[in-house]
Amino acid sequence: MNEAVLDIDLIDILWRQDIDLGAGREIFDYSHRQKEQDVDKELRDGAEQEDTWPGEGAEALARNLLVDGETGESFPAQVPGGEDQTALSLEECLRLLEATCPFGENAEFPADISSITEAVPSESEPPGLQNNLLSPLLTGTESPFDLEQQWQDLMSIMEMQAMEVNTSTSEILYDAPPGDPLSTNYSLAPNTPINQNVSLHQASLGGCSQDFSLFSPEVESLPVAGSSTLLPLVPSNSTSLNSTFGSTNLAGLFFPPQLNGTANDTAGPELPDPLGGLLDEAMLDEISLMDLAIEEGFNPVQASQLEEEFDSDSGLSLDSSHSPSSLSSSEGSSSSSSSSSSSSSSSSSSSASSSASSSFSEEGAVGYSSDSETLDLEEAEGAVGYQPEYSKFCRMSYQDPAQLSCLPYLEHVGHNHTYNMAPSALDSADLPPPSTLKKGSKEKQADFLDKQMSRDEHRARAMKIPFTNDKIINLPVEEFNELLSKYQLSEAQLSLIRDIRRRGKNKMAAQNCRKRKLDTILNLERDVEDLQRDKARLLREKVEFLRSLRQMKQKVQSLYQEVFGRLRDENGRPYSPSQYALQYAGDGSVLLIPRTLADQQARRQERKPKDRRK
DNA sequence: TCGGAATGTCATATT
DNA sequence: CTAATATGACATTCC
Repeated sequence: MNEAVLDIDLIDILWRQDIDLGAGREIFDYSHRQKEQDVDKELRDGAEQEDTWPGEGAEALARNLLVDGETGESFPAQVPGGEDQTALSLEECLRLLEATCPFGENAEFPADISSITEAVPSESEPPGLQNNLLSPLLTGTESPFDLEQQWQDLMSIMEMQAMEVNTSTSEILYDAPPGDPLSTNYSLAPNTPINQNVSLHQASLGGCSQDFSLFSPEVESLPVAGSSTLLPLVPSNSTSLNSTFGSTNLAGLFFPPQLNGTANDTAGPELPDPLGGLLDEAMLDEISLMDLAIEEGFNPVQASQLEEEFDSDSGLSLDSSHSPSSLSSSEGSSSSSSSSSSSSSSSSSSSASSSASSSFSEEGAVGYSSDSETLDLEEAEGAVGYQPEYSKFCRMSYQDPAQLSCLPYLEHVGHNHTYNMAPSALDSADLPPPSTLKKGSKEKQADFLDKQMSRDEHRARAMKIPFTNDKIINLPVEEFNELLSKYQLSEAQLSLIRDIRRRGKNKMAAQNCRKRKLDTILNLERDVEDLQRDKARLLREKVEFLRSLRQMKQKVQSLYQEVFGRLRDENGRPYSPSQYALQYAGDGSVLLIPRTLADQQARRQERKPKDRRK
C-alpha cells in the first residue's frame, strides 16, 4: 500500500485562501461547450421551461444532463498529472494553494467537511476512461431529471420574485451582477430579485462553470481502479470547514469539471451528492414557500420593506397584542385572557374598570338628582333622557372618569353610533362650548334627548321607574336590590327593571365583545404581517446560504484539484484520479486513498442519511 | 328604496 | 344555582 502522508491542511487552506475561481473555470470549463449547447436545447424543449436561459446556466444544466445520459464516455484529457511534469512537494503545493486560493470570502460559513471522498464514484466505469481528477470525488444522488427540475423550480421562483417586485431590498437580498445576461433575457432590471437569483445561477456558469456540477450527476461515475493504496495526507486543523459541511462528503462537492473534457464523460451510476441533496431540499422548500407567497399574494420584497418599516415595533406588536389594556374595563375580571392590543381606542379606557364605572354612575346619579322619585315627569324625562347618553358615553369609553367633562356635550354626538368612538375622537370633535349648548332652548334639547333615548329608557319612563336606567344597569347587585327595596314597585315595574338591567349589561357586553373581536382581528393582521416579514427574511437568508454554499463548493473543488494535481508518488509521477481520491478524515487529516475505498465509504455514508430520514 | 355599518336584543354558553 | 359575562344570530337604526 502506498501510504503517503500529505502535509496539507486542506481545511485550513480552504479557509484562509480564496481560490481564484476564474482560473478554475478556465481550467475545467472549456470542455463541453459544444455539447452543452446542444443539450441545452434539448433540455429546454423537453422541460418546457419558462423562457429558457440563454445563458451559460442553461448550458451547464444541459451539460449535466448530457453527462448523465451519456455514460461511459472518456474523460477530458485535462489531467493535472499530464501537464505537470515536475513533481511538487506537498509543501510546495500548499504554498501554491495559499497563494492562489484565498478562502476568506466565505468565512461566515463554517465548514464542516468530514470526508472528501466518502462518496464514491460509481464502480462501473473502466478506469481508463476516468481521467477526471474530480470524478472520483463526485458523488451525486440527483438524477438529471432532478437537476433539471430543480433549476426549473429555482428559475420559476426567481421569476416570481422578480414579478413581485422590486426595489431596494431586492438588491440587498441578491446582489446580481449588473450585466447579467439572464436578466436581460427576462427583460428585468439588473437588480431585480430575479436577476439576483439568476446571478446565482449564472455564477455557476460564468464565474465557474464547474459550479453547475454541484448539482450534476456526472460527477460521480468513476471507476475504481484499483490499488488499495492508502495515502494519508497530513492531518490538519481544519475544523472550520466541518461546521459548514457537516458530515457531508467532500467528494460530493466536486463536480466534473470541464476537465472531463471531452464531453460527456461519465456514465456510471450516479451517486448522490450530499450537498446536492441539501440544495435540492432547500430549493424545494423555497419553491413551496414561493408558492405560498403567490397564493397569499405575498411579496417577499415588500415584506422585507415592511420589516424595515416596522422593525422597531415588530416585537411590540406581537407582545403588545396580549396586553389587556384596551378591553380591561368591562373585562376587568377576564382581562387576562384578552388579546386586545394597544390599538388607538384602547388606552383611554384601560385604567377605568368596573369599579370606576360604578363610581361614575354614582356621579351621574348625583347630577341627575338622586331623589328622582320627587321629580315630575318632565324633569324625570329630561334627566332620564340625558342620563342615558351620559351612561352610554361612559360605557362607550369604558367609564373612564376622564371623559366626564365631555358628558354635557354629548347631545352633539348624533346617535348611538358614537359608542365606539374613541374618547380622543370625541374630545377632538368640534363640539360647541358647553355653556352655549346648555343655554340653548331646553325644549329643543329635550326633544333631541327624547329622540336619543333608548327604548328601555322610554319604557322606564312610561312605567315611571323612579330611578335612572344607568343605576339600574350599573349598580352592583347588592346596591341594586337595596334600591329596589326602597320603592314600592309593581311587578311590571320590577320586571321591566330587571329586563333593563339585563339588556343594559348585555349591551355593554356586546360592545365589549365587538371591540374585542376587532382587536383580535387587528392583532391577527399584525401577526400575519410579522410572519410575512419573517418569511421574507428567511427566504432571503436561504438564498444567501445557497449562494454561499455554492461558492464554498467551488472553492473546495478547486482546492481539491490543486492539491490532487500536485501530488506525486515515489516516482515523481502524478496519481491517477481514476485510481485515487482525497479524503478528509474526521480528525482533520487529508488522506489519499484508492478509489475503491472511497467508493465504499461513500456508499456507507449515503445509506446513513437515508436511514435517518426513514 | 337599498345596502352597509353600527348597535341593540335575545338566546345560550361560559365563568 | 345565581349573577355576570361572552358571543352568535338576528333586529333595528341610521346614513
